[in-house]
Amino acid sequence: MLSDVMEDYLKAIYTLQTEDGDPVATSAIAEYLDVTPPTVTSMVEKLEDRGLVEREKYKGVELTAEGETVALEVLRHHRLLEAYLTEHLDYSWSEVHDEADRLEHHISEEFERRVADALGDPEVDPHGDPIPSEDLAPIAEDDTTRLSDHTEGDTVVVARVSDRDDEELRYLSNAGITPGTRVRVVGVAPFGMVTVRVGERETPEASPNGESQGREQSLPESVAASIRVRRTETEGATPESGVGGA
Amino acid sequence: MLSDVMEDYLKAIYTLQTEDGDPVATSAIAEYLDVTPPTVTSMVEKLEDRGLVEREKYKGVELTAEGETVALEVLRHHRLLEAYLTEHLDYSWSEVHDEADRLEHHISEEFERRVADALGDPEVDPHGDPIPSEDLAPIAEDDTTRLSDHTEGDTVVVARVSDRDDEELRYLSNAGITPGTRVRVVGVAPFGMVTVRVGERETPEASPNGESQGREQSLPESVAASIRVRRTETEGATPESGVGGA
DNA sequence: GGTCGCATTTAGAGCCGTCTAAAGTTTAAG
DNA sequence: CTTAAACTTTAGACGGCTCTAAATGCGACC
Repeated sequence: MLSDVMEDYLKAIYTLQTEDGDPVATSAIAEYLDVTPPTVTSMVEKLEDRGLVEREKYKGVELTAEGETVALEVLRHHRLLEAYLTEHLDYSWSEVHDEADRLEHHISEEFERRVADALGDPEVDPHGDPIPSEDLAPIAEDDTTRLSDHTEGDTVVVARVSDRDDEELRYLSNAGITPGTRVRVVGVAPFGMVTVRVGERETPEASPNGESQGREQSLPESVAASIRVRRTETEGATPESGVGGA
Repeated sequence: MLSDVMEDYLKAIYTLQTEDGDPVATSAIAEYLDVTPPTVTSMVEKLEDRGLVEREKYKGVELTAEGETVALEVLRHHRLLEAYLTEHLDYSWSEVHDEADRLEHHISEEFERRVADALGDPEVDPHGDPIPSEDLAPIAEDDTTRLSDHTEGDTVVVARVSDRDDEELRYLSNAGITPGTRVRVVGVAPFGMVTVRVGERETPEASPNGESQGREQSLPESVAASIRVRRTETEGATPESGVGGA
């Protein structure tokens, strides 16, 4: 009964909200979905009428529990599709997002279940993003930090990369930086440019990144900020606190 | 650039047109798509503006070459999806149609190609319907006849069944009547009710219909008319001529 | 060959999602 | 504390797809 478009708004609000906990601004949604702010205002009113969001005029919008469930359902579809396309239809890591973005609104519960079965109920998609469980329970807070918040000497394992930018994904893929890759920060230049030495993957499995092994890679701040990492068990690698931000 | 809805109209016109060669009536499209006739008139005007159909007021509508290509593209998507869902996602024969009807409008060329690859470029879908080739060349006339046009004693092989009615499909599936099944007409009752003896499948492969083997099945006229059959090489089984019809 | 019934089209309306232009609110800067 | 800048909402419009009600055309039957 919800339109594709409504689902997109809920997904956008979910994504923007979980990034920083605050109510989501009209303009942020507009930018994320590439529409004008008045369009967002009118859509958000409809979502409010349906009890999917709560809103305070001029302040921002938040999902209700029901709205969040819808967002999680769509997200589950999206990420299962990404995983399926990668594993069973030979899509590469970076091609998968747009296809999933279209299909996520049109698959049945049946399809969702069969895809999940075929994959063995995975917990993360190929970009390392967690796949909401079948019961659509809220996703637990994650324990990752931004690569850009680390300093020289830290050794970390890549946990997640953003799935929204094809070009960035191709670049990282080329550089051998994928979820599971161990990297060591060898330098932080002004403006947040981070240089890392690419190590071997923790779980070597499918795609070995042989030729990138040991190479040094410099990453612009924006890219380093969208890479979420987890510290290795062997070394302390806690980032300085309070460096987060937009 | 075409909307889902436009694609549905083109597909409907294609289907209705190839059933009897004549221009397609507004009311036929309306019934097929479950909308009102005025809706069809206005949509058909838009399709005409785009050069996808030709139309004579109060007479009917036909696809242009371009319109037919679009219809074939959508049909290719639909039938590849039906085949894929059946072969790789464990869907049953009768569940597949609705899922394909939704997804057909939203898959990329990429997806189409990868699915076709995974299937090995099949020529027919699970219902026996021909899958348009990648170049979308018009589909050759088929050499099948309606089961309902045959008479007592004819032995034929099921070539295609309609994919539009779940219930009918489940019924036939239960009766062991699927594409490839050999049947012998043992009686034709008044009002076209046909009774057949179900034989073994020509290509035994995947789903054997063991328990239905040799059973007799009576099929109402409407069902027998939607089953397309091909005569066996061993016996003459040409239907009476000129019995075709809506 | 007229007339009646059915098919089709025209007319007018509504909802959805979007836009631009204008008006209103909030907030930060002076 | 005033005011300007930035953000948000209101107002009004449009194209897409659908509907109902009314007008029109076609064809068949007497």
